[in-house]
Amino acid sequence: MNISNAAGRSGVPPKTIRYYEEIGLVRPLRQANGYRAFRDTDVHKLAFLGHARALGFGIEDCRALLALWENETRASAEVKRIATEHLATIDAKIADLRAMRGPLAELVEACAGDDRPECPIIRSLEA
Amino acid sequence: MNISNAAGRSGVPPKTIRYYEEIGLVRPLRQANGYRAFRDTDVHKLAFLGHARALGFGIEDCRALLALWENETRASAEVKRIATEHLATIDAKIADLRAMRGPLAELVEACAGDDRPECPIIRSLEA
DNA sequence: CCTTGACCTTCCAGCGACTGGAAGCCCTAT
DNA sequence: ATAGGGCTTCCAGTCGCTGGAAGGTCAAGG
Repeated sequence: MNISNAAGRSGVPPKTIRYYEEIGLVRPLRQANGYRAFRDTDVHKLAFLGHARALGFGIEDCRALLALWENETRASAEVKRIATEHLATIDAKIADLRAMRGPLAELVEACAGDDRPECPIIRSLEA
Repeated sequence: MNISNAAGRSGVPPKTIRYYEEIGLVRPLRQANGYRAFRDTDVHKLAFLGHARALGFGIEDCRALLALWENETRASAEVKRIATEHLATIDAKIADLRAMRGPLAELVEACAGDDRPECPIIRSLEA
C-alpha cells in the first residue's frame, strides 16, 4: 500500500505520516523502488495516532500510548495517568483562555467602535 | 535606563525586550558603550505590549494596536475590529479544547486505573 | 517509443513567540 | 589585578507539522 492510500485509510496526511516515520512512530516497509509499503498494522497505528492527536495528546504521549497499546501486559493505571495529566493540561489551557476572554469581552463591549479615537480597549492597555 | 531596569518597570523580560527590538516593536537608543538606553516612552510601550500579550493578542496585532495607540486620529472601530477578531479566535480555541476535554474526561472516568490491561481509553483510540 | 501527468522520494525552510546558552565586552568594587 | 555582575551578539531549540523545490517512478495514451 502506498502512502496516499495509507493516508486515506488512516485519516493522517502523507506529510504527517512521513514526519511520524522520521521520529520513529511508524516503520513502514520499503518497496524495491524506494516507495514506502504500508501494512494494515501500520495503518492501524496511524489511525490510533490520529485519534490520540485529535484528543490533544502530545507526540511523546502518543509514543507512550502506542507502546502501551502494543503491550498486552500493560497496567491501565499507566494509561490513566497519562490521560489524567493531559486532562489537567487541557483544563489549564482552558483556564488561561477564559482569563483572557473575560476582560477582553468586557472591553469590546465597552468600545463604541466608531470613527472617534476614544477607546476603552486602548486605555486599558496603556494603563 | 538599562535593559534590566526597563524589564523591571515594564514587566517584560530582557530576552523578550531584545526580541521585540529585533522585530521592530521598540527602538531604544544606544549608549556609547553599546548598551541599550530606554526612555520612559520605551518602557510605556513595553508595558503596553505586555498587557496586549497578556490578553493573548498576537505580535502583529500588537504592532497594529501600538500604531493605533500612537495615532491620535485613530478610529476606535479599527481597535474594536482587531479585538473582536481576536475574541473570536479565543472562542474557537476554547471550543476546540472543550471538544477534546469532553470525550477525554469520560474515558478517564471509565478507566479502572489498576494493574490489568483492559482500558477504555486504549480501546477508544484503536477503534 | 515518447510524453504526459500523477505519483513518490528527500531535503530545506518556516510557522509563533520566545527561551537557553555560549562567548565575550564593560563597569564597578575591592 | 581581579572578581562579580550586567551587558552584547548569535545560534539552537521548542512543537507538530506544512509548503515547496528538485528529481525519480510508473501507468496510460498517442
